[in-house]
Amino acid sequence: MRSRQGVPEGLLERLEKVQLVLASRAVLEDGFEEPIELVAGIDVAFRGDVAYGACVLLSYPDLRVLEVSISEVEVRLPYVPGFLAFREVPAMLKALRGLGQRPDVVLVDAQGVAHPRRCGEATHLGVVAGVPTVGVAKRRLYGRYWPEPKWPDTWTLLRDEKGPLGFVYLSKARCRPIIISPGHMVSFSSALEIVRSCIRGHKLPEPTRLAHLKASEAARNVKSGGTPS
DNA sequence: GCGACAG
DNA sequence: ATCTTGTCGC
Repeated sequence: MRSRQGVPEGLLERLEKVQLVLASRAVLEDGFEEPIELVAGIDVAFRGDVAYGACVLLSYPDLRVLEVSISEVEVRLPYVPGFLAFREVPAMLKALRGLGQRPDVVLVDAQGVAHPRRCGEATHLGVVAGVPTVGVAKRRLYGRYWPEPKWPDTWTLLRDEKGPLGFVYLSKARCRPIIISPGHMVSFSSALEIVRSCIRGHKLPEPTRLAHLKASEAARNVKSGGTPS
């Protein structure tokens, strides 16, 4: 029996319960080392059924690349909206463990608490790894907001009937806004300020932007099938 | 039944 | 996410 994209019947219901437990353990107050000196960006790319995680460590606030850690893991579940973490977190944990130093905060290419059960991938990773995280997504998954931020470096609060979820932030002119939300051990205001201070002329903050490039590069340069030049 | 739907 | 070339603009 299959409920969605080859996911065994009943599994999603069990995973929802796991998310509720993780969400209950998430801390939405600043718990990171201050001043912040090390920031990391993390993302995952795919090639068939293999996930390539990339974690880039940078100095803060100057944002110099200090380390790059790449991981390779077999994918277990397909992508199902609302359950992305169960598909990507294994690769992220492995890449994070590959760093020689512990980042003070990690920017994740996904949602933090801006999730139906307040447990987006950034929150999930933060609680499981016990590390401060912030979610930085290119698109909205959950929540409503108004109005649409129109000027660069302006934002609108993202929320639902229960309360605040994050911010819809316009990081660059002529671009779609990005969705910023606390993951774990980071307050709403700090999540916004940390991401704002990591913007360097691009739509995405440097940590996440570089992690995306490194993950894609890793997935593309596989010895058995990488395109030679 | 018709959208919405992180990566 | 991934499949993919060129092209317009700063």
